Amino acid sequence: MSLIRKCTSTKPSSITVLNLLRESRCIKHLEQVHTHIIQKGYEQDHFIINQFISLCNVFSPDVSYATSVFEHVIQPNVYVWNTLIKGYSKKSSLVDCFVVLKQMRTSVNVIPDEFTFPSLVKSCSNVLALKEGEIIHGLLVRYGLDSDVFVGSSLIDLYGKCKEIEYARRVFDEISLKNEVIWTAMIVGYVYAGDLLEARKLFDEMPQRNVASGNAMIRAFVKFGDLSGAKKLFDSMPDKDVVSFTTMIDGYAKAGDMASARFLFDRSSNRDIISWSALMSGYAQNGQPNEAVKIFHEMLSMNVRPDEFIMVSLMCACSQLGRLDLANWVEHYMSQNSFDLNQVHIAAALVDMNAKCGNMERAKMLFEGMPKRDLVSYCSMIQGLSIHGCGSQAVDFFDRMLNEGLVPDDVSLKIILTACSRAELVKEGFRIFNLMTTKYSVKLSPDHYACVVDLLGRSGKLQDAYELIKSMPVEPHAGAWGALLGACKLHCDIEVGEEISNRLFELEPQNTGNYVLLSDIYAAANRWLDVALLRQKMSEKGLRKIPGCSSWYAFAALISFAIFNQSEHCISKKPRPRHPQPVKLNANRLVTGTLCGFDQFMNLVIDNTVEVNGNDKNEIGMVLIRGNSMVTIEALEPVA
DNA sequence: ATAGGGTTAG
Repeated sequence: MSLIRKCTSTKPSSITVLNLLRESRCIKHLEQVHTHIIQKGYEQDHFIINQFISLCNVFSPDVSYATSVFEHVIQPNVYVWNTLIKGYSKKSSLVDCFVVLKQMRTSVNVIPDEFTFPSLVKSCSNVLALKEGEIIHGLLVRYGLDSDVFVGSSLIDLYGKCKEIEYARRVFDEISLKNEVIWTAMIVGYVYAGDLLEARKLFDEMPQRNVASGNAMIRAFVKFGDLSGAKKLFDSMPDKDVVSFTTMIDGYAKAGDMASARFLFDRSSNRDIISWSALMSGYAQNGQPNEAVKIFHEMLSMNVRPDEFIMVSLMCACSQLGRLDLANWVEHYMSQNSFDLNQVHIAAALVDMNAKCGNMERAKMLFEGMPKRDLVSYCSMIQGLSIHGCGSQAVDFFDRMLNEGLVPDDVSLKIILTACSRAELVKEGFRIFNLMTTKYSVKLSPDHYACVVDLLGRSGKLQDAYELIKSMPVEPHAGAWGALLGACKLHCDIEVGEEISNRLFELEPQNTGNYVLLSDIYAAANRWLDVALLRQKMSEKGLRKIPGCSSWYAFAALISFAIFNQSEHCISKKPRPRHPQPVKLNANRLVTGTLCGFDQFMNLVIDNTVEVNGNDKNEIGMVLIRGNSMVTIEALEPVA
């Protein structure tokens, strides 16, 4: 820490101060050098002050320190001004930047030069401030600086990001001596404008390419879904850097091709945090949460420090796994490693993770503590409440969301309809459905209709559901019919059930689940002949009933729950009576409705009062894991 | 004499 003592063996001079500055690695060091500068009277030395402010821009979180030092300079030269402005561009608001620029322009003996503006234009482009950018462009023309390559590339970038491709092109054409950066910025501009052809044309016309231009073009191919074009270019590039690899990995991940993403990741010689992040988010977003967690551990074992992107991906994976133990560990890890839990993305992911892993109390607390609640966080809460059987609370949150002025989208509608249907809140479901179609004009998809069919079906309004499905303005998919068939099973309606089954057998002939549902309906009505006929039909088509194919941890949870309670019964071993009894309780709804406690629930299962079928086990398992953190699943091997 | 700037990745 004691920087001064280390370097003061030589005679104090400006060289010494510069050496001290060169050795500085943090604010603390700068403060020490600062006292030195004051003591030795270098406060008016432009060269030294410029270096000093430059380092403030690196180490200081805001512009306050740089500004206070700057204000002691009586006649700052253009270098010092430029460096100060760079700091403001990086760490302050656009308004403040303009204030400083104005001060610079009105001070005597200083004229802004080509170094003054690029960083300012960049901070405009960061926030898509087109108007402010145009003001600066005007100044650039007035000062005669608009044909400078540095100025030009920043302007092209700004106009490109703001989708003003014509302006960008005009700047591009005006620059007589174009370098690779100018070309690359223009290519990226066309990509923003959605014009892959023009981007490609420019790339082919470029007299000289470098890694960045190649990377930009890979990115363009990826963005327009041309993975093979991207790979071809990638393979042809003579110099590939981390960005090249990462862009390609990210491209594969976004296209859902995790095998190729992983292959490239393993082959890439130098990886950085973004390569890891691309891979992890790929696994998390393509429904492979276990792989994402594995990657995280691999990363830690290689001493790579995770950043907030990595943590968000990890939380996303955790949400899918519903593992409260992991969720708690992640939260603890983040607070131990001084992550800012109030950062929007982290806060949103935390709410989602806690909600989906069963800690609704924590989720609520985090949710209320958020500085701003957006659609996504509301959806996390609503979905969490829905999963845990708090349907009416979910509806309350939805209404609160609307009252806050947030405009619901198709995803939020799907979530709230599912919540209503689970909790049999038919009236509420329809109120929201109608509101969405009239007031908010949400675009309805077959999924939404499937939700409403499910809503009607579960509450016993089979005919209404049937009518709706027949009058849908969009083509109903198998999910909608399936929901209705499920409702037929629930309410033992043979007539409608048969009709729908036949439709489903045509729509998805390979789905044995539909046969099983119809078979269950016949069985419940003691129509064993029909059951037999159906079985025959299945085997004729070469279909076999696949017994409960839940994921292993659902089973593991059930078993470990039994072990935990020192119960000798293990429901997976307990035979259910072959002879059908009237359906008493539906396990899935019992659990999602949390009509009883877990102990009670297990007793009901063991007494066979509750029917547990293959699909239910999965959800029951999840709920058990969430409901009782003492049930650990890691101790168990996967159940085949 | 010196010093300050732009493009590509999650």
